[in-house]
Amino acid sequence: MKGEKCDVVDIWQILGKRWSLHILKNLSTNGTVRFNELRRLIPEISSTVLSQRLLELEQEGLITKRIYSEIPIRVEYSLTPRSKDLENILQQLSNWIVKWNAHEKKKEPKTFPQMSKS
Amino acid sequence: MKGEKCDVVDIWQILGKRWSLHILKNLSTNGTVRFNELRRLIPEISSTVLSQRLLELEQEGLITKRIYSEIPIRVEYSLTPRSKDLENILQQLSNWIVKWNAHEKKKEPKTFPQMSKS
DNA sequence: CCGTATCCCCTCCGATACTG
DNA sequence: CAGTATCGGAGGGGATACGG
Repeated sequence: MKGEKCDVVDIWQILGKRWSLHILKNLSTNGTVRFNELRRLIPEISSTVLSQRLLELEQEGLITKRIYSEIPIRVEYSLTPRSKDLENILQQLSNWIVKWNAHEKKKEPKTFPQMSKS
Repeated sequence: MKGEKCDVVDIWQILGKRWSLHILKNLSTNGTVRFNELRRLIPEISSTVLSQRLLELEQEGLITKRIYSEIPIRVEYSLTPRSKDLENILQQLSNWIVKWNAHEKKKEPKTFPQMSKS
């Protein structure tokens, strides 16, 4: 709870980018997934960005890329032990949000403009 | 672990922005902090951005803003119960990073350019 | 099938200057 | 002291088109 430099910030900025969480979530749910399969699971993402996110996540050691040199080529992505460990934390974050959303809703309606997305 | 709409994504995009975490961390450490005090604690942030982040965090119910109409005016920010609850999760995230950093370091040196910041 | 190359928009962020 | 107004640059993200 003190220094730890700022590695948290680094990973945070990657995970904070659009679609990162969606990707992890889908890999979590579906196990091993191919590139275009991911595109179908996340219809709004473009191949450009999907490719970027996958590269970043791979470089952070959060996903594994396996290439099968068949014809046509097949590429599969999956979570690493590291990111499976992360899943717990994300789950807690999710719980935290649900918990405090309920709170808020009761206390004050609050005028959030268009915070909802997707 | 399924739908929950995408509230996680919403808060994620806010927390993923630059300085958000620094601000929460400083409020966590120092309790109640004034605007310019925060600027001193986070020397690289501009007042423009600090102001933005504070507003976003307040709207998300993560910080409390208290205004004292003195002369000169005094404004104090502090964490809410909600964000104190969040602290735990952030701490776990921090632990997770440390844990797996150590792992990586042993297995493969890996050429991370300049991952350290701040 | 699995991406990269380009282009373009748009938001974020920082610097500076200015008000109550 | 605690911000807002404005502007400019940098980088993220999407659409399209193309290549291995």
